[in-house]
Amino acid sequence: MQHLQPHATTCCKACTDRSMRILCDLSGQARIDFESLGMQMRLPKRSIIFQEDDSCDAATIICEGQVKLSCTSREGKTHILKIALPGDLLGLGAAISGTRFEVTAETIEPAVVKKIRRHELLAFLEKYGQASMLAAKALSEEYKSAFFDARRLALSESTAGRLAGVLLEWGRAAVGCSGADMSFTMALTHEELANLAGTSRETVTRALGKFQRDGLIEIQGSTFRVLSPSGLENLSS
Amino acid sequence: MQHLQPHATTCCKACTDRSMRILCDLSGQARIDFESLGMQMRLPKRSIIFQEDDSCDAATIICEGQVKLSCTSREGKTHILKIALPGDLLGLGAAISGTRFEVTAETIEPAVVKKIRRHELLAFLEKYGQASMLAAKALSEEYKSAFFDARRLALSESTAGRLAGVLLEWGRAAVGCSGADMSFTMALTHEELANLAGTSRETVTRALGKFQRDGLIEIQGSTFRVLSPSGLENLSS
DNA sequence: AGTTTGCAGTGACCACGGTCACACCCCGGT
DNA sequence: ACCGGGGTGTGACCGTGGTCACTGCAAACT
Repeated sequence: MQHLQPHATTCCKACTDRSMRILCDLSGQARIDFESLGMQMRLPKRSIIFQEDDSCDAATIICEGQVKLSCTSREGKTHILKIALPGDLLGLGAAISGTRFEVTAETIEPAVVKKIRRHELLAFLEKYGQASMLAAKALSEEYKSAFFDARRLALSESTAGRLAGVLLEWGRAAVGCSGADMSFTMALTHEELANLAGTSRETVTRALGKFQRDGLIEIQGSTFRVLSPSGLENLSS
Repeated sequence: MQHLQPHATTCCKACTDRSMRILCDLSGQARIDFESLGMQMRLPKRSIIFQEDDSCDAATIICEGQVKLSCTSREGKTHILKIALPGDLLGLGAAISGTRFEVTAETIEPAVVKKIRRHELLAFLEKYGQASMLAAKALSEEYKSAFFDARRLALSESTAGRLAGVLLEWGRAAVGCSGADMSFTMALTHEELANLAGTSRETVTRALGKFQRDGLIEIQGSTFRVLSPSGLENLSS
């Protein structure tokens, strides 16, 4: 839960309600209207918000808790794209272009989300031009995150390198929001980390072991701390 | 050049000027205004439209020719995300969110493009709410293409599978626009195909050889034809 | 208590594919 | 005609990392 904010924005710390990151630039009536949209709900761990290939009837904002975005191949192999955090807006692309979801969203801790029905969202965007621009910005963030995902998979030499990249990213995110030390609590199993880094469970175990032995990271229970960012950086190449 | 249209839209064939795919839904004055934007230019093969980490001063529409979108790691390894085709709008995300380009765009054949300065584009989007929505749609396409890229890299068993996925995609694109046979002209070298599929040049050569021997594809000079879509499909898993 | 279930750690094995080393071919230049 | 260079085809080698098969370990249930 204190694992935080990947792409920090200026408003991040200031906003008491983190569900409104996208809104920080909305003004006046638009903001008021937006807040009246949608309905908030509280979800237990492991609940599916939406699924790959479902048709999109609503976008959802994460208010609290982490959400795993993944997709699955016919053979049952699954790939985790990213862990979405409070403030992220899921399914925006599908809602806007009226297509099906490409990914499955599942909570990995108890979470609070706000669902906004597609037609309400569209009507809102229709009404406020500035909001459309913000939506476009949000989409371009979504794009970048997919892009960096692909880039990490494609451009790192070793599998350990990809893992290092993921840890580094999270360490940096932690700095952006909480204390100055790059530590965060890991809500994923080794298996899930493997799916995220495109490798196998065993390799993750071994790599994490090696990272510790090499003094790159420190693990105590489920809290990770990055000791040598530059070391990880080198590996992730 | 007759290699065509990846995500076909209804307007694709009807538009005489393919540079306006994004505009097909624009109406009246907005459309007229848009056409007056930007400036068209003709580029030789191998010219760089923009580069990774350049700050974005303009988005560009491809009117003719294929454009390679790639990114490079510190070690000099390069990954090709996709081959952009006439009708694609490049750098939209960077233009809207005011960030740097994540990729390098380079023509692989003589091309005609239209550059639209960033502030003109923003002013236009500001003025026409509907256009912002279309921009958002275009961005969501961009997102999907990055997503499928990552998905292909992550979820296919073999390297041959990834290559099969790429060929299949292009074969399907060809059907969408030209004749009913899945044939297209390959403008990439094996080396480039390797960078696209995340493998090595030699492996591409061998895989293509095997695909032919297995009757999955047919290669004559630089024209490829997909004979067994289902066969490729199985491999790409 | 005991049992079950899910996650983490570790060794052994071996295949896929990256790398290096060639030979060949086509085309363009001088 | 000669060369040179870029692209392609192919063999041999061997390291990374996926897979399998276990063993611990801790929390959850009965």
